[in-house]
Amino acid sequence: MLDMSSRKGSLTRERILDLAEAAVLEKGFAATSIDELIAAAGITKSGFFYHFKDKGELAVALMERYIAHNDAVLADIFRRADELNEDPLHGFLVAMKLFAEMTADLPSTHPGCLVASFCYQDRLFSQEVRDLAHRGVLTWRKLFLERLNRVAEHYPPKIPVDLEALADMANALVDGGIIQSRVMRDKAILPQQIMLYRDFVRAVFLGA
Amino acid sequence: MLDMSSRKGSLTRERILDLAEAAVLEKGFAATSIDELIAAAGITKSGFFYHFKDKGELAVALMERYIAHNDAVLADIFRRADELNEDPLHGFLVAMKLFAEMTADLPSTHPGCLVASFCYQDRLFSQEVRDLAHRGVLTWRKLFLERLNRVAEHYPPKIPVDLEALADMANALVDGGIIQSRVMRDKAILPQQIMLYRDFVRAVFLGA
DNA sequence: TGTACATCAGTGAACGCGCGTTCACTGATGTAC
DNA sequence: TGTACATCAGTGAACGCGCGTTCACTGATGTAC
Repeated sequence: MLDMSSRKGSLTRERILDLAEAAVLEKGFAATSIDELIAAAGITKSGFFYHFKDKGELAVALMERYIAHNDAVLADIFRRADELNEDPLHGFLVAMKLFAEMTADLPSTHPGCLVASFCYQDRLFSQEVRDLAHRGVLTWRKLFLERLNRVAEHYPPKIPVDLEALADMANALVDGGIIQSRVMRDKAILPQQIMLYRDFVRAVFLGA
Repeated sequence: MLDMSSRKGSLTRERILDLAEAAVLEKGFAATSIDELIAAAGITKSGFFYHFKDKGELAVALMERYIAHNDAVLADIFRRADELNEDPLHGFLVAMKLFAEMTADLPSTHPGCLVASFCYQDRLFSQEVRDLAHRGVLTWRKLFLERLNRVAEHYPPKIPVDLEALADMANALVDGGIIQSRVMRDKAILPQQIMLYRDFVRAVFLGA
């Protein structure tokens, strides 16, 4: 259990982060003003600077929280898939199905990926933030690669592919699918792309 | 031949757009100031406002130019592939190879996709800009879908997939691949992902 | 249990800088007659 | 060929607003003895 009484877990602080994340995904970090956040949160500017020493620290907190949340969601999906399945390939395919369903169940289009958003505003952020994003993507790669390696042990690939690239493909398709969904205003695109990824992984290990 | 003496094709104007595009892809639109652009372009602020009535018009011009350039690049790749090939499937596969090689030959990581950048700063832009991005993505979808439909006529798919989704996958993987390349500081990721897309399309129509 | 002090979670007012925008103006080139 | 006018591609100075940041302060709660 997390210590919710610590400064990092303060309710007001979490509220600011919620509002900031939503605003950043819609307008970008530079265009998200502290004024608008405190107006929405119902505190004063000094209240904001009590929680974050400057705007840069808000960026760090946003990225930290986003990465942690993302990792937890992914771990949960794989855990649930593993409960339903012994076989590594079918476990992987079930996980992708669960993932696609999860994104399809969102009320509107996916709110967006903070890593993608920040990567297009790179120069605004400290090295710390860039390293967090880097580690976040690396975690995804490792998690998928580990699974794919286990699959490959049981199912020798029918299509010769670099498994690390195949691992990266998941993340790339999610980020790309979110962008397509947003630009086309069609929330179905993201889950569709995840299911296509699933089709490809199946073909790699089981053949067409 | 374009009329280079018209206002739209003015050299100074093009120079501003070049500088703005590079800056926007690094820091986002809101954080790209007119001051910095005119300093780099060597003109005064009034000179900028001679070419663009306000900052919003700069956004429109950037997106128009980017979409047109992108369409031209894609058309050129398919044209070159068609010259080398009669068969629609092999023409498509050659085109993807050319595309991957093109991104691999860039001196550093891909500078970025303006559509992706703008989609994460959506609220900053007019409906006109959003519509341009929408039409840009639609053009890619139609271009790929047309090609895939022609392939499917000769090669009945071995893996049952929605061809429109398969068309969208190309764009999604490019956008996602660019993000991965940037965040991981590894320019090899983007061409790798394009080649994986190529592998998938081949498997869909030829089997594993 | 009472008192002293420390920490938490903020308030309120002020500051200066950079931003996008406006306006009156200008020298060089192009066009009409 | 000369003159009048229009357009092109800007200049220079000013303006006001919003932004992130700072600083001195405060009431409520927690802790030590």
